[in-house]
Amino acid sequence: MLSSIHSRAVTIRPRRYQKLAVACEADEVVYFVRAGALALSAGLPNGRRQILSILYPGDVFRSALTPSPALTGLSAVTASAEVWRLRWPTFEALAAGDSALQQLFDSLITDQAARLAMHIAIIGSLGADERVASFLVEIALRLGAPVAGGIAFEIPLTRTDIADYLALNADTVSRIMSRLRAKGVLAQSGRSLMICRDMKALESQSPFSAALQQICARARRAR
Amino acid sequence: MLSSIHSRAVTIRPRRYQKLAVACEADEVVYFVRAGALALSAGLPNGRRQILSILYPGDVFRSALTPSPALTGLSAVTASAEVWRLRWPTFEALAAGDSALQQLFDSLITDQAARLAMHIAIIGSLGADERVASFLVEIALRLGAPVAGGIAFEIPLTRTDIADYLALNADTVSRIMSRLRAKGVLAQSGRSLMICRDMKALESQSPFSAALQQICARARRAR
DNA sequence: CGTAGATTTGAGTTCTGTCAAATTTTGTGG
DNA sequence: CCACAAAATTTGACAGAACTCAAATCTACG
Repeated sequence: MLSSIHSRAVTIRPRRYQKLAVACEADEVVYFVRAGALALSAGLPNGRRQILSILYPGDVFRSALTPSPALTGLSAVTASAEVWRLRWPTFEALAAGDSALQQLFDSLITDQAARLAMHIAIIGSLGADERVASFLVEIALRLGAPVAGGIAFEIPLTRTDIADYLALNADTVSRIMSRLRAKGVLAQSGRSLMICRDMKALESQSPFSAALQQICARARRAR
Repeated sequence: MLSSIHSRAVTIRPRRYQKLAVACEADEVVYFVRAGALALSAGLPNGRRQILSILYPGDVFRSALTPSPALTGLSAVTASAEVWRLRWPTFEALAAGDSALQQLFDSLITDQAARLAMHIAIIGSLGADERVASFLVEIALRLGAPVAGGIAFEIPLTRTDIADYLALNADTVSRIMSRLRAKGVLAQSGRSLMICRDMKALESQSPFSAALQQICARARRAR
């Protein structure tokens, strides 16, 4: 199924912060994330930025589901990434003849809407420590791999990006992660490689860890 | 087109805070809001609540596009409301034979995703005054009617609901609205009826007023 | 007309943002 | 492989915005 998409798609390898077009000659477009991570972000006149959602490998992006391009932009947040791009009509034609693809796409889009809703709940109702914990739980679920002393994962965002995602400030994010390190919950090697030594403790700090697990499990089932 | 929906739908008139089922015997459901307003909200273990989105007359709600029912709930926020409910399979069959309906539904769902994204941007990147201003601009656009001294609209939410929507605190919302009243931007009669005497001033306080207008215009065109 | 509930307002506190400086990482060129 | 420069992160001190709590006031509704 993926190979049929690949054969009709344009493969793009954007570098960090490179923008991806959300339209192609008036046609809506669809992106399939293969490696790295993308962020859909809203820019403000005053220079502030809010990341609306982060797309990991396996996720899709459909440009119709965002506010005007004047407000929002899609870009890579990892040093490098790989995405496949199709025009919407091309994808639609492909999906029309492939009900499994259709179903996969629906379920991916649905999951994404659920994650958007989750994101609002996290930003709106949690304090800074809880937000960071929720973010780490999500990353661990999406990108984590069990290793000797816990679960290892690479955070594909800079502290500033994490802050923009969580509606916090980079300094605050750094402070909270230092605290987690001091408590022995997190171990860090280099800037982005983390090992969570105590997943239970991390989860207990996120009021939404159960919901995050549920969303993630549903997504895994679909793939 | 609406009458064909109406004839297949169950009409419900929920009272304030009455919950609406997001599933009907394992079937997904679709709601069409006809009067009043609904809120999709997430509840937290600690009793806090976050309203994810507000649905006004003309909006639709599809239960697949939310996280687990354990986390979120749909309920009326006005004293009374009217909604039409259909099971997803029923609606799907109806839409299959009516491309205009299909198109309308798509565009309503799309608008809603855009509004969710907008909501994240508002909550995440704006200060309290800007959030309230944005909310009032949105309400004025959706529900406002021009009258002698400005634009009149009825706020269909309590202060607490507004606070839960904007990720603020009811006291703070009240304080900000008092300030707007003192500045002569807003006039109030009773608890919920407002007249905005200076729309320009209000818009200038919301960095997203242009984007809100765009979303609203697009929605109006679709209807 | 009275009451229950919602809103308003003030005072004090807490959390997070801001700014600046020190430190660590990363990436590049020799 | 090492040194160096640029960039990201960390940390501390301080300021300010928004929250909490409590009391007063107002509305809606029976």
